[in-house]
Amino acid sequence: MYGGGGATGVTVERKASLSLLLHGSVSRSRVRESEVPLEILSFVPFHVGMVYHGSIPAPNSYSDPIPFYRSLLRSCALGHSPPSFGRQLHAALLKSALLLLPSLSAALFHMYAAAGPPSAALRAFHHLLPTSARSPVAWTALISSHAALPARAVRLFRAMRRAAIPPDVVTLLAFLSASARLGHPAAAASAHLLFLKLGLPFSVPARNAAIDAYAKCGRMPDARRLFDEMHCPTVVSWTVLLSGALRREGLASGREVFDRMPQKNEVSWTVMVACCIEAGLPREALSLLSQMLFLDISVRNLNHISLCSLLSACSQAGDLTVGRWIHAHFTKTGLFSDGHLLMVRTALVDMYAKCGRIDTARRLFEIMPRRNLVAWNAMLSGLSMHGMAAEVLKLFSRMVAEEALQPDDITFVGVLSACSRSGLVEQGEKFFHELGTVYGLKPKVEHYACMVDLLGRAGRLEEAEALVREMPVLPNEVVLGSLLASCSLHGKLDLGRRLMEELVQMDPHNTEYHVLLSNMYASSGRHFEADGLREAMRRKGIRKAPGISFIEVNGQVHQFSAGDKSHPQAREVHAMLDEVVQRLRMAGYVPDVASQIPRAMDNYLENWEEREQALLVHSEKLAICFGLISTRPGLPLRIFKNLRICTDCHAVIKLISDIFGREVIVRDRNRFHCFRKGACSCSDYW
DNA sequence: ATAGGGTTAG
Repeated sequence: MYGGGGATGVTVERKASLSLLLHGSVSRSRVRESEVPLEILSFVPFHVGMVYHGSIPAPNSYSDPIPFYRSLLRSCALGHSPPSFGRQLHAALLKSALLLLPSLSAALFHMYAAAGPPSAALRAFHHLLPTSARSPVAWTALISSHAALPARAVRLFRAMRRAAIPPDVVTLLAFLSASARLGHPAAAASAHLLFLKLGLPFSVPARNAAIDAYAKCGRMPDARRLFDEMHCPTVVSWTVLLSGALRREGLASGREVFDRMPQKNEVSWTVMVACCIEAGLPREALSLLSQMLFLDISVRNLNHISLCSLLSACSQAGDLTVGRWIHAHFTKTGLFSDGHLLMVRTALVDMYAKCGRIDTARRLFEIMPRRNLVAWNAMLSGLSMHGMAAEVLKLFSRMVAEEALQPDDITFVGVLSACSRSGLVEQGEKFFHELGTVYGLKPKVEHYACMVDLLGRAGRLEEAEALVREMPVLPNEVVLGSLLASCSLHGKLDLGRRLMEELVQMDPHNTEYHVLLSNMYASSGRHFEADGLREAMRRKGIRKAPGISFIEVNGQVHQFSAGDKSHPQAREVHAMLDEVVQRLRMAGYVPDVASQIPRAMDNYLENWEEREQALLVHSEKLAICFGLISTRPGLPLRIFKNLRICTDCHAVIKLISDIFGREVIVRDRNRFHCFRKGACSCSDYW
């Protein structure tokens, strides 16, 4: 905890030094920085949590220690050395009393401002710099270090004004950037006006920052006006405008700016990529990648942010081939700082997990020299998606007990969803309880969603519903939708109908709720009601989203939709499907028609055989048949489906995995299913 | 100096 004694010198914590030896990092404090008010942070003694490691290079008798330490601190500030090394330098400087030199204490402060967390920059500002040394440059560095906490950055700027320290152009840029992140229209305008008030030149970077601030605050007309006044807008001006147009006016408008840009750099391309990811269009993002490489940008120009965005697109699209290609490129370029390496490695862990290579993800995670909370969360969520609840629980306790890391709400989403997916009801309830009592977090709607899912799936629907009604936050669509899915699983028609009414009000055009309830009616033999729902869907003009399955063979992604005959090898695929169905029937398989296709769905599906046929040509079955004819026997098949896998396909793939001796890994909308020897990793619980 | 950012429940 903060604020332990006021002793001087270096405290050596055994646990922390062990962690440092193992992973090169010092255990973090249990107090979340965002919860500590500014006033308190400034009184925290500086040496707390610091470790003297003994591996600091010492200046020899020929070198002057001042430039020696200054250059080391600079290398930390630039991110060439890990933050732990910076803290060790601090300890060494304390020990040798060199910190009494103003030039070194200033250099140390700038190291923390550039490379440390904002709280460290703030503490360094208060403890290392006497009031006389708090120059405009120091204040600016402090404000800039709070980029991730814009509200505090703005408060610090006001404090600087109160202290009568004159801001310069760079200070105003930092203030503009904080106002932009804050998103307050008035803040953007006042930052803009300060240039005039203080008589500072409104240079091109300043104008770019102002355009950005207006765009981020939703004042696109002001942003466009500032842009149009420019004689020769730079790539940054264009990119700022592009990002604003995308965010505020959508992909329709952003594309236009993008096409009008006279030149583009890797940042402009990445803005487009990031927008596609946000819009859930990962394939468009990857197509942008190939255009970018074809047109003007070399892969060598891609930095950590571009790589992370592209890897995220691979995760979303399930594209292992491109993901691996990016990985290969990343290993060949050695120009990343320690913190940037950590980010890309985390994105790689996420990519491998979401592309079905959970073992690779795990190996990568284990050899990471340093891991932050995001890395742990990525690994936990990945394992959870694969239904590996036992691993999730082991990893969680390792994270909390050995690493002394404070989990956050995303960690708990991972842990609780793992319990829910594996039916670990008591464990889940325990974690949900500890979330508040042990870890001091407030349960959010996401956590309630996990708990409702956990109870509902386990058939404890009354408790699940009670939880929904008594939760302090308003239940959202996810919560109610999950409860509806549980009703469908356990045939609770009455509750299902009530939930459906609420859900349709929240989202009148959603198809899944209609389909879920209609299928519930159908499987309980109430075809009249099922048909009525389908009719209602038709009336509202909403259709079930078509199921699409992707399979990767030899680095090529092949796509199938239900009944698809457009694939070049469609004939062979359908011939294989006939053979598969024949062999499955011999093993006792009966298509589960009743639950799947309500009678009135399509009038032409009049007889049973046709309805059966519609079920047998589901996209995932076609993709698997293609996999069977185009890969060597015994090799695993990896399928990616945009919707949830249906009951019949699930049963079929189990049989295929046994009869054809193939491992089949399916990523559906919710999770992974790994089929082996007639069983699925989800234990039929999904 | 200004632009782009990895982890999130059905």
